[in-house]
Amino acid sequence: MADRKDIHNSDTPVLCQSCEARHNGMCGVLEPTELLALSKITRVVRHEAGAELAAEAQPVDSYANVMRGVVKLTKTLEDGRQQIVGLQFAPDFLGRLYTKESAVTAEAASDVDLCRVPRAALERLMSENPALEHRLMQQTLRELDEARDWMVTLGRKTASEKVASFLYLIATHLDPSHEGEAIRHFDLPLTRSDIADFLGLTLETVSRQLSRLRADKVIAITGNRHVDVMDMARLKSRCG
Amino acid sequence: MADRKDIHNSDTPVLCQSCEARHNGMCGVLEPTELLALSKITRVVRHEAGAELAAEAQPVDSYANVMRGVVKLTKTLEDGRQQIVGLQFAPDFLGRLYTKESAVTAEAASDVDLCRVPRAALERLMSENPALEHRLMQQTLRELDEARDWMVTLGRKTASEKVASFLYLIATHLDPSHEGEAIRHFDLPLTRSDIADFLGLTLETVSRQLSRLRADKVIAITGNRHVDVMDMARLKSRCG
DNA sequence: CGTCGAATTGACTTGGTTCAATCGACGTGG
DNA sequence: CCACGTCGATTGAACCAAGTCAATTCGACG
Repeated sequence: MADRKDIHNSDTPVLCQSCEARHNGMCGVLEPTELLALSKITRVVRHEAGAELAAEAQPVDSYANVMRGVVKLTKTLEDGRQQIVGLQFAPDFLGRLYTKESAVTAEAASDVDLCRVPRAALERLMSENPALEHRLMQQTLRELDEARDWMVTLGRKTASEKVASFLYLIATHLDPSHEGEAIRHFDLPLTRSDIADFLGLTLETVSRQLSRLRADKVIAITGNRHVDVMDMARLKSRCG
Repeated sequence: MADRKDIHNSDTPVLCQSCEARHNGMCGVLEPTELLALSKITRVVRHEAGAELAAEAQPVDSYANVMRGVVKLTKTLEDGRQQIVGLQFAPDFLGRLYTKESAVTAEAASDVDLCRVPRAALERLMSENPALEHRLMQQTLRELDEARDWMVTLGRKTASEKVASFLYLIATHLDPSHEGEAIRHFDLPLTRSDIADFLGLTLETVSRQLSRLRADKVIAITGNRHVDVMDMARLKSRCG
């Protein structure tokens, strides 16, 4: 992890000092006094992989920031067909502002640490502090951009382009610090079945395409989950 | 069009008095004095079907409100494959806030009237008036919800479910006033090829599925563009 | 070493694409 | 007023990418 200038101001709550969201997430816009007030009502919660954090059409009484791990947002048709409609990484904000009912199911894809904020408290803070709403607006717009990018993948790419696009997305999101390097490696935060739900494919097709990428020496796979991308440029060229 | 209470305040600019956006769009949150100031720098522009309003990766120097017609937002892969990633109806706001470059191409799907606002002017107004940003936040969140709904359609529905979902979407968006009625009729704002780009299908498949819906008496089609939905409930049941 | 869930691989089927022919509405010019 | 060209839509037939069903294999863990 790269060095980062931090004032380690005595006003900054201990819990927040090492937090991703403190720097790049929504808390970055808060004044020390606001941060202190906020930190008194937040709670860091650990969830293990598979835990359901919010259910479709169910009320949610808190928002959260992802501090560690990956959260998947899914939607399900009556007959059980499922689609992942978003992935949230640290330090993303989690929750649908201004609506009690979640339109999606949120589930921990890996072990996850969340920093939870009561719904009413955040909304009050937001109404007092336009900069906070502005920051969340920025994230919402980014999520909309990402959703639209993904619609192209879902609607117009072939299975092999979809799998390549997924690997490329994970490689660039999981560890942004190695930006520009040709070789990357990471552990997949999703099972084959989850990847299939993300890509609108079956798990068999995902598996076959991963095998093909491995046979073509674009990636190496060790122990099911660990992926080495041999050449990011070559991976990108397969994204369609 | 249903009756609507309006104060017809003399402070309300003439141009705005009959405008959709004045009531349900972003202008609804403005004070009469702000609206007056804004109306001095807006320009109503008419575009005919097919006109390109903004291009992918090209700078845009104004935002706009859709006053009449339908605008399609598209993304294109290098090899020409295209996907529609959003449709904007009156009184939607048009434009990507805070980023000069549009990430999508905006094109008039039908003849369109836009109310254009210079970029800098709107951003200044927004920074002075948090209620305005709040309102645009609401629309952005709604668009994100819609994009995620559509991801399920693109990723997990069959061709016939996709076409039914599209007709259902258009029927409910084009004329919200007939909400709850079993029979609806409207003119499709898109060609078969556009519909295919929206659904991630080919135009032939769209045509075949429309023919099937007609054969099954779910819809009637007259003159290529006009559609009568015989029973909204039956249409909905085919949406998967 | 055995068990269990996840992943891979193979054989077969199929929904949707591709390529191609035809239709129909509309506008233009002879 | 009708013949012709254009453009969008429809329909048919052949093909193929991805899905389905089923059998192993792999890897983690007790």
